[in-house]
Amino acid sequence: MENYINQLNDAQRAPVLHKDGPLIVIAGAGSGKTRVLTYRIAYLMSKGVDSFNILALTFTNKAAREMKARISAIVGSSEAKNLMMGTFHSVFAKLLRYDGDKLGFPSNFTIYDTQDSQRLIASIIKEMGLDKDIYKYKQVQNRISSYKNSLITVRAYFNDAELQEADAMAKRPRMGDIYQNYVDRCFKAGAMDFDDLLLRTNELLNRFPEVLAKYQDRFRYILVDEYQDTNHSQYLIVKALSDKFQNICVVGDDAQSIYSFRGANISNILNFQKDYDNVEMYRLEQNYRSTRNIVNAANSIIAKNKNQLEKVVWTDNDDGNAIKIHRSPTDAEEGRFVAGSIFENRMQHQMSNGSFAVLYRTNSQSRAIEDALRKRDIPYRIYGGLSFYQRKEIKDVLSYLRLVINPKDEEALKRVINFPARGIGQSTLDKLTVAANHYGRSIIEVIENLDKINLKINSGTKNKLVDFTNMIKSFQIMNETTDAFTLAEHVAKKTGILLEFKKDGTPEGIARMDNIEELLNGIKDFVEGQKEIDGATGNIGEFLEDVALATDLDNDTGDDDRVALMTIHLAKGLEFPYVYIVGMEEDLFPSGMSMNTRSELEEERRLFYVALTRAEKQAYLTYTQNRYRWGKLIDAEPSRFLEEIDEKYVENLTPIDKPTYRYKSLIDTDIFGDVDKSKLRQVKPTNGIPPITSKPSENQLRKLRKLKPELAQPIGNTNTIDPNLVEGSVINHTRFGRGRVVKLEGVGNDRKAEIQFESAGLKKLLLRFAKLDVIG
DNA sequence: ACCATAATAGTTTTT
DNA sequence: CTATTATGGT
Repeated sequence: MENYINQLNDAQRAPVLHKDGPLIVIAGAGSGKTRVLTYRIAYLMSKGVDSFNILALTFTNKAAREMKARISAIVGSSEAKNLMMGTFHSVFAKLLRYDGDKLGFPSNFTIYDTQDSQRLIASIIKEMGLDKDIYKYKQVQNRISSYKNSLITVRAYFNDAELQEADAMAKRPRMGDIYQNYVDRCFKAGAMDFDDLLLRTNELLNRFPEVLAKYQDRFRYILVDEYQDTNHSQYLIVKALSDKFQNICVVGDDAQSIYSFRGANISNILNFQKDYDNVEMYRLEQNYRSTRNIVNAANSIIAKNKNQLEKVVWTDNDDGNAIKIHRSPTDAEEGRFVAGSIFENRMQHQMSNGSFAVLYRTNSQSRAIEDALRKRDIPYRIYGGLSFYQRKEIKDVLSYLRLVINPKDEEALKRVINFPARGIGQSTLDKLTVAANHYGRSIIEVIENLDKINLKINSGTKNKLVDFTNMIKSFQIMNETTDAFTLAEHVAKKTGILLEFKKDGTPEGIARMDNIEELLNGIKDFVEGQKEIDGATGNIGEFLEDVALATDLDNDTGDDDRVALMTIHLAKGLEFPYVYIVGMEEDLFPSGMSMNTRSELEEERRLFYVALTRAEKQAYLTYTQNRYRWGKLIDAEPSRFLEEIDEKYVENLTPIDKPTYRYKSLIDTDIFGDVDKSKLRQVKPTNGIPPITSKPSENQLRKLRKLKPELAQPIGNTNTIDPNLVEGSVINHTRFGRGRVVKLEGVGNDRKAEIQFESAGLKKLLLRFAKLDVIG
């Protein structure tokens, strides 16, 4: 152990050797925080702390796996066996399988993914007879997720007049009822969504002091990585569990906080010292990862942010090359440049494919890059986006397996009850759903009691329903004696899914069959792997648990040598010798959705900081003049971030076009220039609920342009309405001169002012066009 | 109940 | 442009 400790620098060693009591480690990018966490855990164990008493919460399961392996190498694998380590979601899912029964959940509860949640919400909205254009299921799901992450239960929602008002103002007065129904339906289905895994853990710890005491006593040492990205719900769990022993160690970097859209609350890390007594703070400021050029360039960017902790990241590494900036005419050529550059660097510097990463802001940007890499025969791997487990055919097979484990799983049932087609249609399903809601039961229970209820379903259909449940039951019986692979293979054949795609015969059908094949192979590997783990059975339930919470990154074996393509968000915590950050354009990065307020823009800037600090040797920034978006070629402007890097560290491969673009102002107004109160409230650190914005969609605008072209001017051509403009304001108009506002009326693009001008008389002006200044 | 074709809405970021 | 949904005919 001493050997390992000696490998650390002074700054790293201090938090590793810190004994009991709370500590916070502010760790700059590339400063070795994973090492600190790893060695701290190993050190604790070498000092006699039982691994059973340690809880480490990491950002990905892969990180947890790797850390655990390194700890095992230091202290021995049997010592490290009982370490509880993983993401918040996977750790607390485990906990809820043990103790969730106290909340009425079976230990075999299903974990609904986002798609499941959205489908359920869509059907609830339909059942309630609400207008789906107003209650958009994705937005509703998003909002419910925000509530849960802020620990606003249904009851709390109905006690909060302000929240209800906000939803009513957004023309969604039934939000609360949808929320209520959604929670009920999940409960009846024995299902939890991602947010429930945290919310229900909180509920469990709050309502059952003996459970809290049990886990407080178990987790005497708690370590949290990426603390800047914890949300309120996670914060409270950590707070509760660490309350007794206060041996809490959090590690993070406020400059890398990039998940506020998911409820992450940066004040968790900023306020840590107030939350616990006698907090020791440590700083890791030496960067070991990147060249001095990259470190300094990154510093020059993040310095533009107002809200941050003081810290100086520095490095002893070589200067390295300048950051290279490249402009292309279109996104296809951007891809070509990246592929060509990777090709050259690979040759010139003898680098492997795995030394390169292409990072982008949105998943849809991957396509152009892929095309270019394929043409050059450069192997690549895309992370994120539509993951393997979300593909239709895979989800279908998994849905059957989910039903085996939990037949009440409504979303799984609805997916496969008529796939492959067996004559059970929408109207039958509707009848079953109505009955299920009426009796407060799951659909499968209704089917099992069909003879006791009078449901106007004809006997032929009834038989088909019974056949279906019998098939599921036969799988359940089989599951008691076989492993996951044997069962899954049987299910894929017996249900006719494989046949369905086989007889399809199209290339698409063949691809789907291959995917199912791949899934089965994956299950086989899983079963083999589980045999080595003590206590694991290789049962399908364990596989499903893994699948529900695994990310693309987690499944990366890294044994084939490929260029990595991923979003910047996914790249957090990773490093590559060569990094290409593509799409450095206004409206894309920073995202057009995130440049309305200062705090949004600052988060985009942190995102850029994260992207740049992934690079060890060389960073490229590329942008285009035109880019395909929705099948249309649109003009693009260079990102403001390009200008923000100190030019000392930059080399322009394609000089020189100074942007003439005037950046959108940062006033907190919505698209129509109205001051959006809910948005202002977001600034308050206690409230993680994002504002409701009702921007017209591209399509609504398209439609509007046809009907009333004068109302659908592009945003850039509209005036921002000065929030100081009220009735009684004195204004100066470019043409009519001084005047006083007599009356304001209309909303949005219709907003008009009646103005009494000193010389020009009374005029009614559309504020969208009026060129005036408020002067008093 | 099912299939084919037409319309239409949608792109931030994720556990 | 593409994925999802609406429609209309069998």
